[in-house]
Amino acid sequence: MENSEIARIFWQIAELLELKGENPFKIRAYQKVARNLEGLSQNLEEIYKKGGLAALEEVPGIGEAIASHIVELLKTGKVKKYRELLEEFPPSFIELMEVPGLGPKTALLLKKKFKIDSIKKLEKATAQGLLKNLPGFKEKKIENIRKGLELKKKVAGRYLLSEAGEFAEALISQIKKIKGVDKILPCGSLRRQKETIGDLDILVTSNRPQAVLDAFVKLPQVARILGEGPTKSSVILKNNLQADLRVLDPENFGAAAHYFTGSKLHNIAIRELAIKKGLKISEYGVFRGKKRIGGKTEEEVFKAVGLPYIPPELREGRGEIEAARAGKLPDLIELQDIRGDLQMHSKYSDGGNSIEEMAEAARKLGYQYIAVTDHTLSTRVAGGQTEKEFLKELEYIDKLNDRLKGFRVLKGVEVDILPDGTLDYKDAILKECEVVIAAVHSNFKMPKDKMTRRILAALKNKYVNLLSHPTGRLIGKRDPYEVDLEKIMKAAADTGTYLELNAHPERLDLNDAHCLRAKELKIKLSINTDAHSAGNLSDMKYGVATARRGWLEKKDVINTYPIDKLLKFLYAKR
DNA sequence: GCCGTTTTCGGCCCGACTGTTTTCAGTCG
Repeated sequence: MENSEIARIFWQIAELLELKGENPFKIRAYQKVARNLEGLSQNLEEIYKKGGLAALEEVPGIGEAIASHIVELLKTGKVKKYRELLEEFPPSFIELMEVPGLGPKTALLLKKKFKIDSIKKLEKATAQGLLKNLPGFKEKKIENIRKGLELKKKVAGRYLLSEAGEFAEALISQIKKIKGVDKILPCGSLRRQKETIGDLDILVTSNRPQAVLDAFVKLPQVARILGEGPTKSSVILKNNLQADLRVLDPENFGAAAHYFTGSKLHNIAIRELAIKKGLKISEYGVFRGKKRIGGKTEEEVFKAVGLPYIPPELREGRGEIEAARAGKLPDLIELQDIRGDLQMHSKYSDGGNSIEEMAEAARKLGYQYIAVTDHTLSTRVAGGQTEKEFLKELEYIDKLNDRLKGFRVLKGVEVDILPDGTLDYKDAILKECEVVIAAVHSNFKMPKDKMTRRILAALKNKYVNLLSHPTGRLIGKRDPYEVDLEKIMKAAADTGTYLELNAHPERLDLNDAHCLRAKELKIKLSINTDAHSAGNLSDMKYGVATARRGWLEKKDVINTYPIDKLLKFLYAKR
């Protein structure tokens, strides 16, 4: 069972407990563990298999009660406590709380007075004007519920990091033009570079906050104003993305940036540390009693609680605070560390540019090498070549390299792993390549053990030095295929095969938690764009962002190595 | 329900905005 499935159950338990009016700290305990699980690098089921109950209780946020729920779930597929809660409140009722602005108190009231236990019934009741009979319900409140219902239908979940980044850039360029704007910084999950973004959180410092906020809500991109105050406004943009603008005094920049960047889990942990030191941290600074003792920079905030600066990508409450305290923060990889790109396609298969054009574009990015890795026969829809056609491509690359000075095009291939685990090209062909990337491109819906065996077989081939997009997911479009990734990773470690972090913004595969696990298992990765045109080579930044979220350092990523060292690593398996 | 560089019991981050209220509850991040 995946951690995310277990996390979802705990999220739901938390919501149900909220409806019951349970102790808020108990509710938070469930929320906290759910969040923790989403970022956990190891699979809980594995942890339990290996170390039993005791090992489960080692996981942060898991105590006696939650551990027993997990064991029950793993053994029987059910959790009694969860089922009992669900009997009281059906799933359709929980959905009510997904309506923006509608929380547990309101939901409960609606159920009590009008037996409303689904969004459909709520829509009907609003249309019939029933709600005005409720105590504390006047025109505006009813109007807000109506708008919330509309909004829920419209807002289609989360945007890809790449999309949200572009929206943010456009919005920021507008905000910059507003008079009185001092500093401006996109915060929230965008600054933490999460793979998907739910809303834009933008921080501005200014001495004239009201003027800035007034101008902000009048920007042409704004479709609707959700809330307006003297320090903060929330709007829905025309692209249906929510944007929150917070405007604070310039001297609060650091504290505000820290607060607004999150994550929530990280912020809570930092603020708890502050309390232990007799301090208080908020977006307005660091305080000892009423005296403000810092907050102009983020460094000051961390320093106040005795920590070095923690990069935003690490602020997920995944042990970064403990690591910081122990002086063991990773020295995160940076985009400039990348020296080449080991997966891309040319006109020889389904790419849009010639090999020479790809090389030229890569050189402009400051790279020293690329590997061209066109498709093999089975992916005929993607221009996959026969072995004979492929050998001609290799000949061409040799000739091209004679011409290129100070740059190297590596001979590569993205070879299909067929359903039975064999590869699409013979070893005699693979042997001619410097980079052999194995990948699954078909029969995604195999049973887990079969898919695992299929990939394991490919890893055993001594010419395969890289496994591409190991889970096959497309964010928001296709779930990862069923595979025992832990086994795959261990086999990668044993056989000396490297794993890919595919930098395509829709893939980001391996993901951040997988990267962390790979690092624990001492497996090296390669961050590749899988570019199908020269322009796609710039997707590398999304791969590096994910690697940073996965705590990876320069030395963990083979395409940061100079060419000689890289080749040694690539040939180590043969 | 979790957790411990004060604690195995008594804590648990901090503040903004809205709507309906005359001081606050609900929701959100």
